[in-house]
Amino acid sequence: MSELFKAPKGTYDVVPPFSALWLAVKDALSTPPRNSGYGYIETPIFEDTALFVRGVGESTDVVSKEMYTFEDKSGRSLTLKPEGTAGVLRAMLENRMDRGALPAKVWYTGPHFRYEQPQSGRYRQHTQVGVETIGSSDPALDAEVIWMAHHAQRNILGLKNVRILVNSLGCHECRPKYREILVKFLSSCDLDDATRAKVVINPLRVLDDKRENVQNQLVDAPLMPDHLCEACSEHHGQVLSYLDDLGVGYEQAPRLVRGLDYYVRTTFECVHDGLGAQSAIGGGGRYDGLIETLGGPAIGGVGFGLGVDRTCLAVQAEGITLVSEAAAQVFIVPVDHVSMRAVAKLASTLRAAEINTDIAYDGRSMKAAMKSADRSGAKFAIILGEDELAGGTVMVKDLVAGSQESVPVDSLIDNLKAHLKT
RNA sequence: GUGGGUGUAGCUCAGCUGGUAGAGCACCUGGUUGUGGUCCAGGACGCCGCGGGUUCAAGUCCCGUCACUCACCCCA
Repeated sequence: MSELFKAPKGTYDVVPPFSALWLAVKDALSTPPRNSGYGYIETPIFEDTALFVRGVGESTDVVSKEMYTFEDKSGRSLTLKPEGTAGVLRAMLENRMDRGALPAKVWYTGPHFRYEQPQSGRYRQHTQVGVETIGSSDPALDAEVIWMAHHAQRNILGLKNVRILVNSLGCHECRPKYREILVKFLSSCDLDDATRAKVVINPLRVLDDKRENVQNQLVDAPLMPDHLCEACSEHHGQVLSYLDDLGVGYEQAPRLVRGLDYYVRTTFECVHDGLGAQSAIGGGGRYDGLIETLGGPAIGGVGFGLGVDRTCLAVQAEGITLVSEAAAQVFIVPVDHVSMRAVAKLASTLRAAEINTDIAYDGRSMKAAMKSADRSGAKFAIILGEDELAGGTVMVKDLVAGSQESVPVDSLIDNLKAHLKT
């Protein structure tokens, strides 16, 4: 016997019963966009490497050290998508969605890939539900995006320990000026080499360093919200008041910075307090300017990415059980091997009638088959043997009550549907 | 990429100071005629992560390696 294969490092399989939670979470996270005028979009799992280099930004860790890049047989450089926005915007532009009714709003779900050191809640392949919108700089849209995340997590999934952190990163006008002030401040701090390098590449990111000795030095650091230009300040204020109107509880987080370079103005992150270090279960923001960078018109956009994997962990951490359908509603038990053929046929009939039906296989004893029926979670067992075949009936047993009755095959579907409704 | 922890049956774990493996749960089969959930009795399942070393002898000690895990970093 040869050795078993394992899933590649940092990846895992979504298998029952966990997969039921997985599907429920994906469904919950995509419900608000589906109810808010967002169309579904699906883009390739890989793109030209240059798209991410230009879109996400060369200075980001994501691009500089975490991409799965490879050459195909013709020598093209391709990359497994490390994040969702660049690919979706590329598709929206390529399909001329920027020329139609604006804003154009889409939602998507799928896997993303980053070469990282695996950790709880951090994988090399992870799945997101995301939205992207292009063609509006209305602060109401920023708020709508944040509300959707909030509503899915808080109200649909019932998560309690989620906080929404909001910040404004300024624009191409005011951020460079602030950046200079910040660099000046940081250069007076005592930092290690890696952090010094970060000061040069992206000083803003030093602000959300978690280490205590770093944070202690940053107590008096200048913060972006205090240096916003008038337009940004106005925009930010409006976003916050929309959020108030929508009943979205949020915390202002002046040190919140995200690792993707394209964010401008509104930035937010949804953090869950029961997950350890990898606590961000979602995040997003505005990316005015990115569309131009990708060759499109000078229009703005906002979006989010919500982590399916981490949201599942959050749901589990809070001990929430999402209602999920039992694997089977009805389980058919053959009394002997002769009746197995009738069982298989009856199962197909019930399944075609949208009744979730399972059966016992391998000619096992009736006792074993009943045990399987019990474990399947089905409400009813149908017993089918010689007597029933002769009489054109089946025995329907209520597995909860323990009672059973003989039902004519002709009225079986109606009978089951009536009982399953309650 | 940098540090710490762990690695024994499908799962959760026990195995003291070295003497060639155990429990609970789960699984399968029975407890005579066509009936589950409880109970009882049996059964199957382990190259003790992998490789090397020390030793008469290693799951148990040492080294390496891989995987998992936690934290930094990064982010979903």
